[in-house]
Amino acid sequence: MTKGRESEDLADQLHSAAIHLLRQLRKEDDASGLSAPRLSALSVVVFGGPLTLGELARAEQVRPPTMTRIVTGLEKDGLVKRKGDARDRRLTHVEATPKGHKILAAGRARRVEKLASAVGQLKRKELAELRQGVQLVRDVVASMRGKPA
Amino acid sequence: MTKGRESEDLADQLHSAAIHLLRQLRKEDDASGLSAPRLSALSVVVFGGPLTLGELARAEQVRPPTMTRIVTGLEKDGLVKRKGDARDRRLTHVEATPKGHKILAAGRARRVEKLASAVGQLKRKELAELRQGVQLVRDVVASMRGKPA
DNA sequence: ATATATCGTTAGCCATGCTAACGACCTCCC
DNA sequence: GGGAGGTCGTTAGCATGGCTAACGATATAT
Repeated sequence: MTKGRESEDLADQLHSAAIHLLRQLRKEDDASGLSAPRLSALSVVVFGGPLTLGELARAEQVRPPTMTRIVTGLEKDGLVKRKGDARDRRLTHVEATPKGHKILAAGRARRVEKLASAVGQLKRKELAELRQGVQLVRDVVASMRGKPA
Repeated sequence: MTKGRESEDLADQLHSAAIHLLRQLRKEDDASGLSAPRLSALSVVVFGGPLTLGELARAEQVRPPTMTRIVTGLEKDGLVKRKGDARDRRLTHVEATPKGHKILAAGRARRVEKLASAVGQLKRKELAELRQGVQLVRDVVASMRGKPA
């Protein structure tokens, strides 16, 4: 098999595997009671610290009006809080509440637990091989980023 | 490092790698002019052959009314066709048109081209390791499917 | 023949994505 | 000081996609 042909084949399988993996894991996220966009935004706020609404929109690759609504929803659920900026009063900072931290931690626990329990069934040798594979995927993704289509 | 701890760690990295991989690839799909749900449904129809609307809904993990609308959209674009069933007239079969096949093939080409070119930069040895890793991911996903949360 | 089950559609709800337009605010420059 | 123009977040309005409930047509079982 030529290297090019092999790469195509592998690319296809990698793509498919990623889709199916995330499809399974998304089911866990449903248990949080939060939609995917809200969960993702909350995650950024929790791990990235307080951000302005615009920064959050860029991080989530979404337009400001969309983020306004997502944040409004999260705020209504008591998971984040808006805070004004004293120096530049156009800005709105978004920070997670304790409840937001808790919800996110629980969701991550569910997700990782399910995946980790499946991963944990592998033999030690396979675990090492998988780790190597994941590292390669990360390299591949990094090499794709920022490139023209 | 204990095996359990290692599994959790690896699960987290695998999850993250999958998310970032798909985020990059989705940009290619935008070029098809089709939304993600339509593209995905079309893919199932093209590769899975003619299906009834209900089968398609189940394959896409979506309710029938949702699939009705997706198929209606695809049909309006001339990518699929509805066909009645002579024996059971409640059924609606959905099949891809030649145009549907073409569009999908072009999209897959764009996506695979980008991913394959990144994958193709790996050394032969790494390619084999990645292939092994992908297989392990498939096993892991398979072992998760159908399990309680 | 009648009751029951299945299939796809319609109607109507909510969330999420967008662009356009706006008010409030900051900054720069005269 | 006072505009002119830029930036930030919001509002308004549109399209798509997810759902449940309800329905008509058809098939199947009793």
